Amino acid sequence: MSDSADPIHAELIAVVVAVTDATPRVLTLLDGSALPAGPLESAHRSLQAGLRDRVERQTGHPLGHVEQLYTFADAGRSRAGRSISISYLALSSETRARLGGQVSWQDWYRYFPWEDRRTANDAASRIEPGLRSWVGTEPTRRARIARCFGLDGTPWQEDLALDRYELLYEAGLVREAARDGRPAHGEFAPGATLAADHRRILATAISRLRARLRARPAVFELMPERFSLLELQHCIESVSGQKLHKQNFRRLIEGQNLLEETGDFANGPGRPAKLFRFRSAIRDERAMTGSRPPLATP
Amino acid sequence: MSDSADPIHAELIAVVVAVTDATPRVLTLLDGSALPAGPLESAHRSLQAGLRDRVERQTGHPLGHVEQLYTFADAGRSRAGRSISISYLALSSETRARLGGQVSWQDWYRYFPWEDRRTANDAASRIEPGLRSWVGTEPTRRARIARCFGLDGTPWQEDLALDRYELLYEAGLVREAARDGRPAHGEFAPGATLAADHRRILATAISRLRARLRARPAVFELMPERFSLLELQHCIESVSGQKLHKQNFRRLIEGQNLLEETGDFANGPGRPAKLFRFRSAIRDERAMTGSRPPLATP
DNA sequence: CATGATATGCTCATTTCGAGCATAAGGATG
DNA sequence: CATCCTTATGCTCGAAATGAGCATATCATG
Repeated sequence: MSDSADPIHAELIAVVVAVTDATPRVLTLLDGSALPAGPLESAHRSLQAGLRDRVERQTGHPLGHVEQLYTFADAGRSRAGRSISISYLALSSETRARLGGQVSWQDWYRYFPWEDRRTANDAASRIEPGLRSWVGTEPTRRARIARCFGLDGTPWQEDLALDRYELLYEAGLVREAARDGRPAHGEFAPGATLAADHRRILATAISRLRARLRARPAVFELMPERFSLLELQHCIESVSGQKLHKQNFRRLIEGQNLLEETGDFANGPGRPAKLFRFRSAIRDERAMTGSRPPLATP
Repeated sequence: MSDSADPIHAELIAVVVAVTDATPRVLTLLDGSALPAGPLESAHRSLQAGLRDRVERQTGHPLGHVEQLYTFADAGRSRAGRSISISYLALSSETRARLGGQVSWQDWYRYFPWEDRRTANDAASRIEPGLRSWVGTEPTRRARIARCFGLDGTPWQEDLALDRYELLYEAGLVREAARDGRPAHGEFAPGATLAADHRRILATAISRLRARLRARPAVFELMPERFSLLELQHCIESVSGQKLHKQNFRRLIEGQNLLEETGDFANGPGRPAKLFRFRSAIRDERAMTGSRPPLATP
């Protein structure tokens, strides 16, 4: 409509995810303390193109499927005017290239220990005292905690990862909150931090991915070309942070008609497993979504 | 990370939705041909604050709940460098203020006639020939159409509004496609257009809202303080574009424990209906989400 | 007071979901 | 080769959720 906007800077931030050894990993810089990020340059054809270029130059890792997460502005942090950050989620099937110096893949549960509920885990119990102290007598806080952490009969919902992080932030139970000047309420929650608000962005990515998995376990971007059902199950379990019932998972997959047999089998200990691939129609389907055609340039 | 980004402009675009008379309406400018939009200015504390300010000045309508939709860049349309558009969805309970000159509320189905399936409607059948012509012999196109429009046994999914619009765009069946230089494949689909890509943004808003409704019919932002179950049902039907079974809807609502009785009744023709309100815990819950706390400004 | 309209309660068949039992088929080991 | 361990795969069964419809309650109105 109008063209009189004040000039600003735009920054692109990427959450690049891959699953290996039943562990979801995220691509990081500086030995696991920041996400790949960089400014949008005028040479870039589109936001996505800019992101791809940036990440590849910074990490040497080429991106596959990319989708947008969230855009936020910091309120004039630098004297040069405000800057806008646009965050993206990229799914990638494995480490395809040699990584540079301080570039590395990090288990994402390193930053969110309480999100991994595949095995018994004391992260949740270590958070509880702090939460209790923050609740005080506020009933609305109590209800919110119950929803986020699955207490008082509420079931645990894996896709509330972002809500949980934001609650911990508000409660002053993560280091970022203290850094931003919020009062603390006890011992910090376990888990490593990331630069700026990158940990929040990672939480957004986890939530998004988990919500998508809940609807449809079509994460072929994270899987190799051919795989057994158990491998697919382990991948999904690792992302959603929860164990699944093997037979029911199988039934679910069959019902969705996502896969087709390759005819080959995987050998290992035990009976050989049929190898599957995603049906091509499913791959095409997603290829459309997520990458919106840019506006024409008249 | 870096501060060396090229300067750009940022534009904020709002989809403001309200439901009155069982019709979802969207706030427009220029007699229904554009969405409220305006540049982000340095005076604005945050993106949301900027949006609120903009929309209120442009339309006189104050915004309630606001959430982000999508961010996109046009590839250097204006000589002054590129600009980024950040779109938002705002839910509002009714027209609370006098609107300015060409500002008006428009039935959103005016722009998407094929999305309203509450009553028999020839919009879908008028689109079909064009789609058929575009399909040609491509099997992947056929599958995509089936998914989007619920053909070949696939059920209609109301929250695919954006996918349907994008498909029509690619098929050259909406005027925006022709404007952008894409080849046509027959008669245009019925429905009014909007400026630039505002119609795509509106489709994004519809999809988002419908997806949310599917999970949880908690749209108190769209409802008056007190309402009957049938009124709530009509609101949800109008947004999702589909009729619901009255008794089952009632059962669903009870199961969710979203509402509480006010003790009052609505009189009209027929047996008086209990009036409900949303439980305050539910309102609080959403108040948290959607508006992320801004980064601290050190 | 009959009628039309809406509200609300209840039933019933179908489907989906969660959990577990049972069998199949490989390798390793004696 | 027989046994055992391991993983794959098929099937069952009850609980819960869903879709569709019948029946009754309670108002306004002619």
